[in-house]
Amino acid sequence: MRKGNATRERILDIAEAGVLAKGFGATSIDEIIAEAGITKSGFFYHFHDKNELARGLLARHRGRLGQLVDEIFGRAAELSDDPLQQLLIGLTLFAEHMAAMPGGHPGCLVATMSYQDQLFNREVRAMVSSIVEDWNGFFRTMIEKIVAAYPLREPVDPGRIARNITCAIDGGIIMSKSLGDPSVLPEQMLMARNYVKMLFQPAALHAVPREALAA
Amino acid sequence: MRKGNATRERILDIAEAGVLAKGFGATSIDEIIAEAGITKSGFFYHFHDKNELARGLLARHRGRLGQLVDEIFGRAAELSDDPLQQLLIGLTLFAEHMAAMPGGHPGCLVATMSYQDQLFNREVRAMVSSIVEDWNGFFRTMIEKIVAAYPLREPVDPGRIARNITCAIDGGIIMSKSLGDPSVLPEQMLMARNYVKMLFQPAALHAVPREALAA
DNA sequence: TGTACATCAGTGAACGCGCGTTCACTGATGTAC
DNA sequence: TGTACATCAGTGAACGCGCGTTCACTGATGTAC
Repeated sequence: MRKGNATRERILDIAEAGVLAKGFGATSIDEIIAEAGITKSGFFYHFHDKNELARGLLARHRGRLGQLVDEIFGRAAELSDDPLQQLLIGLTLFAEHMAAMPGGHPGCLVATMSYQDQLFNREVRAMVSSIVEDWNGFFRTMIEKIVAAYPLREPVDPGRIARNITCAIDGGIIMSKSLGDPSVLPEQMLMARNYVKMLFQPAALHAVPREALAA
Repeated sequence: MRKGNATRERILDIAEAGVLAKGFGATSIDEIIAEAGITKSGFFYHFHDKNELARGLLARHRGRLGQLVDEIFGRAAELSDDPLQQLLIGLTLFAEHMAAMPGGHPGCLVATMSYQDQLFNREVRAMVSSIVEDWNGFFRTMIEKIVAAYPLREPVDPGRIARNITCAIDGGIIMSKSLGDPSVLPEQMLMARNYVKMLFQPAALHAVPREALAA
């Protein structure tokens, strides 16, 4: 890697942490360069304005998360051929991955930024919504494969189910953050998993007795 | 109402719209007073600093939403004595209410603020998380009543189910915002409703044939 | 009914700091011939 | 192998604007006697 690229990455790392902790508007360039040990003009060499920083952040976030998801669902595909099992396994692995992060998942850039969209130009805003659409599309594809193989117990549109998974993740991130409890995110990912399972799996033959909940 | 109180409310209205659109940090006092037709000192007469504005916003938000929820779930209690039906009806009414808002739900203050918590003092941060806990507590109480009356099909903790509903709402708000599609929020509220229904209702006797989905 | 005083709901001017952005310049590294 | 030039990765100083906050003051309304 070029020297400049390493600096650029360091700027992105520092900026990302700031944005996740305080929001984009509250993360100043001064603060970033102080931590990076660089001058302000050095920052503007890499990003010609703050919107370009936002784009850089989102692009990198998308790439990284995409890679993680590929790994996780690739592993799920190794473990089962069945499309329903693949999704269920993938969501469990995903939840475990989040649970294992030290200090909990840091929070989602996209969620943060969609609440500050007036700060950005059109290009950045379009990027935010296209990332959300990517997520929905990813889960939707998986669900359509399941629908082709399984009867649905309730008449629910695959797009809705996909959005439900994405919502559980985003909602879980927010709630983890505002309650200061990192366990909410993985818990809610597993709730989404369980929803999918119930929608597609044959009905249980017996109800779980209430006493079983105490354990 | 006193004259000063009316001004205070106007300040809160304008500030709320700004915060929902751009976040708290990006909503300046200058901008608020320009729209309110007041001087800056007039603003500081009502709120002695910006944190107090945040507290005012959250307090009012909590009160309003509490009233709405009381109305909706009060109506649900009129329509059915059964705790499960009450929750299902309430969630449907809630979703319909959100769907009927012109231009969609404006976004949730709590979600916005939990992403900017570094901007606030301890008091405001505590308020944000206590509001989230109120929501979880509200749904949890309802679900515990249901658990006392119905066998659970899957061994799921009532707290998790309650958080799932809150997450669906928060996640739905974010997704509606970032996709620019207000219909996602009510849709996901109904998904949460459907989840509860599946968890507690006896299994369907027959699966829905795939052709039924085309309609 | 009039007067004195208190409170309410602000005004107007000034403060200093931090912000994003610009500009002319520079030393180190890479490339062509 | 040496020289000329280009590009990379920055530096340093200055810019003007907008921000939250303070302070001394004020006109209108309310209250006590």
